[in-house]
Amino acid sequence: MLAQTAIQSGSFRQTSGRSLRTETPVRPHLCGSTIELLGAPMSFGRNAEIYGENEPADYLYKVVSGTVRTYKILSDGRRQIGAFYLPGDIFGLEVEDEHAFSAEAITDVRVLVIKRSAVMALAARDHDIARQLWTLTGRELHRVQDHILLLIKTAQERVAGFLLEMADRVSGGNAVELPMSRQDIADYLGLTIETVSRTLTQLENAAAISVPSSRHIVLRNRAALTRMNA
Amino acid sequence: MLAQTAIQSGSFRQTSGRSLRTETPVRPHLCGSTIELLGAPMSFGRNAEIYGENEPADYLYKVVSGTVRTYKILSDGRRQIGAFYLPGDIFGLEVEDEHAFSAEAITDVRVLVIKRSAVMALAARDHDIARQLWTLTGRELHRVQDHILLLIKTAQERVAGFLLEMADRVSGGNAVELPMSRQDIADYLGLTIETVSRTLTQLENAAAISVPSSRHIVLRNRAALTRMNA
DNA sequence: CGACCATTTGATATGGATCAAGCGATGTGG
DNA sequence: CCACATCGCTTGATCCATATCAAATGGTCG
Repeated sequence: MLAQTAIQSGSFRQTSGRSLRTETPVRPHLCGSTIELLGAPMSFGRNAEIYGENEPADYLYKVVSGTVRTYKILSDGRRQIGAFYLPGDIFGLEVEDEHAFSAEAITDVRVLVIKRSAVMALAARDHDIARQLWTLTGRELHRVQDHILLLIKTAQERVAGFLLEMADRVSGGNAVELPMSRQDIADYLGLTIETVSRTLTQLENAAAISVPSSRHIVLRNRAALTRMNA
Repeated sequence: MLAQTAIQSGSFRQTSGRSLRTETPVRPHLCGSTIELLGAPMSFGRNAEIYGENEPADYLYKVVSGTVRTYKILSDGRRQIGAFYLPGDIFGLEVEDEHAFSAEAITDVRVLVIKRSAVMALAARDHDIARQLWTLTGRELHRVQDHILLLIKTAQERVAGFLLEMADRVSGGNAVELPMSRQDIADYLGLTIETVSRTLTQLENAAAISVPSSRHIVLRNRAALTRMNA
């Protein structure tokens, strides 16, 4: 049998009070700018569910602050995390009418909630919007394809790859502030917490990283990490 | 270290003579009908490369007969098969400008080759076409997401899941004619040939399937297979 | 301070990989 | 038509990476 995931039974308080204060305009990514205008700001507390698997996908979301995880639970309790979404990322966009994964706030999270029907209406008239939707789905596809490649690698390769990915995305140079727990990382990488922890220790001993505190990791030797990323 | 994939060194003759004979009209799936009109029939011999990873994605393809695999090779030679494409399936459709995977004919294959620029031009004027492209990408995304779930399961679950999937797709009732080798299956499931072979034997001993010949498998107990699919 | 998590570390078990034969099929040349 | 290579697959023996089980450590909050 494989990893039995302990679903954290944290506080599931949902501070869903739709705050009315104006959001600071987020840099107009390739995605967005127009789409964002449709968004209503909303907040979720740590571990709050944003939507569940198989629920109607009436909304999509853009992360303003905080981190979101999407995941599926297998019948026997194993959890697979599909992705982590950081500020600027869009999630919950579906082509079909239901969400394929569940989504939860990892930290306190602020998002823009965007009505799908509104976007679709826009897309029906504006080709550029339609193109953006397709591009977003395509980008997601690429991400998932890369994730598959991760899952056939050794533990060391997975962890090294994960750190490099996170370093690129949070762009704090070589210092990475991890918003997610070891359990989250493990469920993303298809490993156990123990293996993730041990692998980090190995990488530290190999002088590839340092771990001043468990959520704070410094890449000391990117070349080495890249090399073992295979 | 993980599985070292022996890339079969088969005959790579490429019977790419663009046959001019009219194709029998394929049932107008959700995808296609209009798109297909743009297609030029083309054939590839067993193991012929259809396109390579990172090549410009100037064409997409619809399988008329035979089976296609897409794959990536990791630096150390490990191969991951991304998907198998059967008659009726469309592959090689990219949102970006390059192919993310390589594609090869598993058997002798006939495809319709469709110029991407032509489809894009159509899509620019016809919303329905644009919608179809998006839908195709979305469907592919779902497929890859399911593939991820496969990869975190036990060998038995992976093989059972694979058999059920194939049975659904080739729709020969409970009799499945596998077009691909054990190595292909292994590289799709993230296992070794030996493990795939042993697992099939187990399933046979458990009376879940029978294997009259190595490429021909009969599902004897779908319920059992579904149950162990987790 | 003490309870509670999250994380690390240690000891052991095990599923699947690896290494190595054996076994049919299929095909080829004598 | 048969001996014999070749290829794809199966089976067996052993090994090892990662899971599992268990305990210690450390940070956080009341």
